[in-house]
Amino acid sequence: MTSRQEKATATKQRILRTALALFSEKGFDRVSVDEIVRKSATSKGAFYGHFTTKYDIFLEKFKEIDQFYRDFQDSLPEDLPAEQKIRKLATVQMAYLRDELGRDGIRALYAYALTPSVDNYLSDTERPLYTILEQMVSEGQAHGELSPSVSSGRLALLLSRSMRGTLYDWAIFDGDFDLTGEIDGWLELLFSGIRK
Amino acid sequence: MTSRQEKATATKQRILRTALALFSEKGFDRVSVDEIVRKSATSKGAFYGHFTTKYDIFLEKFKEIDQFYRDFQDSLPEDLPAEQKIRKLATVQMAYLRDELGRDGIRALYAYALTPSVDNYLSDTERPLYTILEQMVSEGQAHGELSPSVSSGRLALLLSRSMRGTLYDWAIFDGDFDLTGEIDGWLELLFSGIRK
DNA sequence: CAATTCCATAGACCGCAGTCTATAATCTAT
DNA sequence: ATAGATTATAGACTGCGGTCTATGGAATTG
Repeated sequence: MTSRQEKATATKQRILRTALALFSEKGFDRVSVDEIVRKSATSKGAFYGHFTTKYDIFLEKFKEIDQFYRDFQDSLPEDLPAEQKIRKLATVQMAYLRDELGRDGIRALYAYALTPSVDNYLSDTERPLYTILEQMVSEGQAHGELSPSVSSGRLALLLSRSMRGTLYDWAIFDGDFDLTGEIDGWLELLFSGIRK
Repeated sequence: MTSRQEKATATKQRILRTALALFSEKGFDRVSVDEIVRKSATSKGAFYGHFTTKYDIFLEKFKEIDQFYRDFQDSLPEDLPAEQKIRKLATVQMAYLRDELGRDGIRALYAYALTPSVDNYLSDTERPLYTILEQMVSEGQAHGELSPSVSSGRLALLLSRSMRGTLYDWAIFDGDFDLTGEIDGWLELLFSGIRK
């Protein structure tokens, strides 16, 4: 690595760290790029040389979640029924997002995903979340625990949609909203069905 | 009404009509307030005197949907099973939103609802959508068609969350996405449950 | 080592949503 | 009718995310 590259990555790290510190201190949309640039003693040019948007920085953090999913999968007992695996994944995920990103973070992320012509992370079906979910579902189907009426891929997608829906509601509803309780109650219904 | 008030409402109508025309022509976020103001021969002052935000204008249109829900309810045969009423409501709603607001419109609306400290329309549980859904659910429960394990209010909320989740996904996933098909397939699963 | 190319960074600049202030037209009170 | 209060509107202005251009110092080439 040449000295120029070294300086560049140092700059990038300084911006990243400053930005994440400010985000967690004041909340994503109460921090401006100008402030990040000022506090990290860099410039707009440097900022946008290293990151494509302000949200991009935020995604760096969000992507840690992928590692979290993988760790979670490894820690899970093999022989658990699929339903319990899925429900556990969902509640643990919600707790993680609540504590790591917070309502503001989720708001920012979900708003950014709605920006037209941005290939957003949420809809990337290559994410570990999808593959892990799909694996759990197809195991469950193979063992006769889960309905085989829809494909595992589709069911995984619908489960992830449930999570997005719940997180979205958490973001837009003020007041009390117990994220882990909501997703668990929700999955309970989805597993048993609401028809009597 | 004094002549001053008459002029004011005329201005408001001019802005509203101009804005809605531009939105449907170019899409919500390709129209600036400056352009609306220019094309309607008014001013920023007039605009923000009559509307609190650019999205506010958009809500005017969205609120027509309330009337749509009421009309729909009136047109529905009394004796239909609750499940069918709910599924019909969901598919008809999706078709309406798809055709009247479009992906761009939904994107704008859902992004706006995420703005902090805005009491957004989506989370207003007084909306006709909620009351109609709740009515259908409690009818279904009374007739022994639907599970009584959760209250009608809560089940109505969860059904509306399903709709939001589906609409959100429609907004963020590019490419083909059959909104009415998605919601119906989804409700099918929710009614019967995914456990085997 | 000199000449040339390259590229990370600085910061002026743009278009946007939304705010603030001044003003002119209308309304009210006497 | 006139003085004074009110208010709808015009448009300059702010703060924001993001773009564009210029530049100085490091890399490359001979």
